[in-house]
Amino acid sequence: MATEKKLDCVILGLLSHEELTGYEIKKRIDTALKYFWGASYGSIYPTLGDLVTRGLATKRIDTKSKRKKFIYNITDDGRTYLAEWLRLPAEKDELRYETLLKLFFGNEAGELQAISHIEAFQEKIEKELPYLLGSQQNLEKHIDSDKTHKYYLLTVKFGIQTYNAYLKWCKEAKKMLGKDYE
Amino acid sequence: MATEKKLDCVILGLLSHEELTGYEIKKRIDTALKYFWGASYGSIYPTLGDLVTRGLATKRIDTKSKRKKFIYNITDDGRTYLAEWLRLPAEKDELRYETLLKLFFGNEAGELQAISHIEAFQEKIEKELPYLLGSQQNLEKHIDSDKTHKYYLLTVKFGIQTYNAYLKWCKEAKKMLGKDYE
DNA sequence: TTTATCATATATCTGGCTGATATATTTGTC
DNA sequence: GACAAATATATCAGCCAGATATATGATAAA
Repeated sequence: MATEKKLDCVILGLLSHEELTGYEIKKRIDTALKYFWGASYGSIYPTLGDLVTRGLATKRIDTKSKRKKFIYNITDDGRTYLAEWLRLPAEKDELRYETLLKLFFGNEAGELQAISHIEAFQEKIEKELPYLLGSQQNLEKHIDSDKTHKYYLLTVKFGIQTYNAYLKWCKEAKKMLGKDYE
Repeated sequence: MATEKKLDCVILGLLSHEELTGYEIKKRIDTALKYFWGASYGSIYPTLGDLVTRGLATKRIDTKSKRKKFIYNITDDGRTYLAEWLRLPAEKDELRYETLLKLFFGNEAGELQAISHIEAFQEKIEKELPYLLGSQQNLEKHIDSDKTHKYYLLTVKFGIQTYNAYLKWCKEAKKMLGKDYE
């Protein structure tokens, strides 16, 4: 069997509760899924075409908007395909952290460089964490209005839990590299 | 500029403290880097050829072994290239967790299925954590014998910290999905 | 008002990388 | 002696990111 294509399912998943354009799909992925999945236009548009060809989605031109715009909907076959995938166990759970790679080879570059990589990483996490906390608050407030909120909250809490672990590690790591002060 | 090729640097990093064959490089990646990076033979062998062409590594046939075997070494230019990359800030720090994807769309599939995805994830983490703890012990014991150990330990501690956060989240998540018992 | 900038919107291409597959030899085990 | 597992290299299809191209509507500043 060929490599399973995950983006098919991501798009169908997003289409399963609202019709969307390719552009909107990209935005959803870049906001809601940002912390655990990604996708580029270079894969979204061809995949959308593919889904239509296979009868898992439909494409229609938006007439209300002045702008050239194609709206995609999920079909019944699409829902079946999505449900099948959701039932299957997850295959790919992986991390790809260049920061850790540079740290692993850190002896070649010295302590100061290692510390600066850790600090850049820490800054990025500290900057992103507030958004996750905001999402959490928001979702908890409206948890009863929509059943999907509970599942979104689950993934947000994953992000918060891991980000806090990252920050804890940053402190520990800097200490190990001799940066005890501050 | 084209997409920067990270595997170049991973291989050079590994070659920077010992000569290796392609097969051994794959093993190093699958053990030491496993928790934050990956690579397949399908990219390792072509990349090795590339590194030789560009003068960043050398290739020689192993005469001692009975088996057909090519040993690779880093060159001075290779060390310069590696040092340059290590100096640059990390670009790609990302997570790709299919488990979270399936959870995000969990409303389509129901609570029981969501719980079973979480439990499968938890099992995998619980199975892997002891190896990380073992590595930590080992590295801490011999921390003074080799300068590189400190940097390896840093990445192992990252794994331990995040894995513990994952387990904490698993419990929280199952509770949220109504699995209070046990 | 006009000009610049940003957000919206679709599409394609290069090249990197995974996972699968193929092939062959050596070592260890029953 | 037979079989399985580990060693070892190599290639290919297909998925995907990042870059690039193109064009229009909305908004704000000059």
